[in-house]
Amino acid sequence: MGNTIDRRQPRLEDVAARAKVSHQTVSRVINNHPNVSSATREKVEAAIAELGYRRNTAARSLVTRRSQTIGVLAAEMGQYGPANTLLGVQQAAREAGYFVSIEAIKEAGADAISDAVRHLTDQGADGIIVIVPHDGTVQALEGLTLDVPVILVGAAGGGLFSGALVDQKLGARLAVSHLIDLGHRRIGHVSGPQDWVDGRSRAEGWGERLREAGLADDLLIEGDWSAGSGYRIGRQLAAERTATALFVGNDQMALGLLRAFSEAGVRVPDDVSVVGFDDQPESGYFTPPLTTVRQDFEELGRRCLGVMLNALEGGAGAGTIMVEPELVVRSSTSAPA
Amino acid sequence: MGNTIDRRQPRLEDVAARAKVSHQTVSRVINNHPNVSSATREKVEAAIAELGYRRNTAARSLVTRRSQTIGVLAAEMGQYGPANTLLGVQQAAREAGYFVSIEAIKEAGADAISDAVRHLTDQGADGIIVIVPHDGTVQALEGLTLDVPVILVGAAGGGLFSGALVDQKLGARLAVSHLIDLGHRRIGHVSGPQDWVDGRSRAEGWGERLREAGLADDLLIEGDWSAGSGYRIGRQLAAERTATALFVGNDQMALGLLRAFSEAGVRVPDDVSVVGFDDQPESGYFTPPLTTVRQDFEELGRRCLGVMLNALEGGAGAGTIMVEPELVVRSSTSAPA
DNA sequence: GTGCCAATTGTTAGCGCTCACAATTGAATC
DNA sequence: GATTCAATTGTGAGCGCTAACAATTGGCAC
Repeated sequence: MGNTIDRRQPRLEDVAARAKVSHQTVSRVINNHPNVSSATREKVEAAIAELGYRRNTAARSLVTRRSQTIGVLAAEMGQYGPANTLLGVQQAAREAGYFVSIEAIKEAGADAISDAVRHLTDQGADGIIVIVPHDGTVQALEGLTLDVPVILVGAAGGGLFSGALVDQKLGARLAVSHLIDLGHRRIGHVSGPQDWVDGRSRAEGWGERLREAGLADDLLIEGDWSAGSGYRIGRQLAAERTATALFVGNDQMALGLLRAFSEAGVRVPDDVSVVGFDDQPESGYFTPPLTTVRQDFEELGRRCLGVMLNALEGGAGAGTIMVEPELVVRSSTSAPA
Repeated sequence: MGNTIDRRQPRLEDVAARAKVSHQTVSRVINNHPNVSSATREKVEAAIAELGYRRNTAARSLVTRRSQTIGVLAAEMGQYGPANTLLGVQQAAREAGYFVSIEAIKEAGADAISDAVRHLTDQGADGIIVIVPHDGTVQALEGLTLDVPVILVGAAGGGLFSGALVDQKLGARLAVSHLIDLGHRRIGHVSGPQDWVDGRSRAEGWGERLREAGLADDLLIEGDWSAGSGYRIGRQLAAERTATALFVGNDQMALGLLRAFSEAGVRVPDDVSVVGFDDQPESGYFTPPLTTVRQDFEELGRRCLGVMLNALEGGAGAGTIMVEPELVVRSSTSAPA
């Protein structure tokens, strides 16, 4: 009865009045403080429900100096990997009661990174997750003196930042081992850009494993992650025919390679075996279905948020967590002819 | 000089003291109010720079009741389309001085939607962009009585909400017209799920264009957007061989189809022509390179944010904007044998 | 009943900002 | 020089919440 209509959102005070307690008691109920009698708690909860009360985040943030927001900074956010990492982060964040705010950058330069980070801190982000797997990210971040935890995804934090990453070297070794087991002796690598952390780690893993097996590690061609670059390199490789097997830095380049080989009449896997990296949902339907190394990006994102929560609430340790990749064998690899 | 060190973040007051003006004047400078003399403005800006002052968003939000945050709710956020739409939204948002907060849902049920929307409004989002292209999204939203603008991406808002979408029907007609022009008379459609708005619109566009040309529209098979479903349908189609051309609901299903055809010895485009939809970056490297309909998701996202700003600042009109798709002809289509 | 302590509840202040309004300044007009 | 008015600057209050502290309550021992 009365003027129920015209007021906007109910506040703590309104709930308190309705439940005949003080606003502070209502606050305690909302925040699950101990030392509230169950009778009072019920009264308050009833009032909250009746009024449809929702806490005002801005007011809370103002006094607690916590926004319950995690900022995610990503380059290449439209790509499969980052997009799914973000997804994992978001899911885990939501479960933990955090919001996720995003910031995409086009070029991974130091300026772009510091601008984006500043934008995120302006919003009051309690922590920042950086998905910018380039060299230089760490340096760009170092010069920034942030007072919130920063977690690097897919890049080693150099001891300064926490990190979460898929073990790229292991993935590369898995791929190369598979090829060696099949009997290949001449195994090339179409790598990602060498100024990307992942590109370099995969190349390193490839080289290491090869040398362990006493094989030559001299056949490396650098691509740019795109299917187009894979295609161009594939044409070149089809003409040269030096390797019997190729470990390709990601599935997209592998697709381009497959296309070039198909055009050139090079049969996969009969003439050349190909292993990719990532295991995108489509990779099982390439022609032929691609043997590849699976990265679980969602899991990476979730674990990453775990590290963040730890830094935020547990307090202490930085440290880096690793997610293990997994070899998925399909039809693009076989024993050499 | 003296205790410069121990204080945390400088506030308006600190800047005011330093510039020897009132806090309100500083506020005016920050917010670009007119009626500040340029001398004062310079003094204040100098003080801001010296102190490294940054405005506290929470405090501002508390009093303005604006968070400068746009919430984006997306299903399938890890997919190419949504991820890139999100990217476009974020870029445009940033230019306009807004933050973007995300919320991903796994299942597009009414409960999941309303939970996610509530989470976003709890954060104080000034507006919400919904990228959930299922039937039922509009109804789920209708029952919610929100006091912020809502914009639906890829779904007609039914007059209640603003929308931003790619003209799916036009895209389908483009694809089918291309096939008809090539001389095909028996044109099938491998559609997306019919409870997805896009899936249905594409199927409708396909049917309409076919009937206009006096051709049969009875060859429709429903997939689920995945490459796997395209593969399964492709096997079936390869056995039946009823159509000389296929319009496929998206590029991923087309990939599966291509794979199935390749296995079954059906040549594309010699035996069957295939047109996809989306134009993902890889589609030009399928075997054969895929003729498809390009959707510019980033542009969609940007335009969508434009509509949002309009609703937020201009005030008035809802209305729906359309982005035009574009046919990209590659090698998976040719005249029938 | 009185005193004491713990459990529960209430009171006050203030987070950092913007709004509405009040006060001041300075130039232009008579 | 007094008056008027616009331009510029300052003052006070309060957004909705939580932290710190103060006050109240009830149970128990004596």
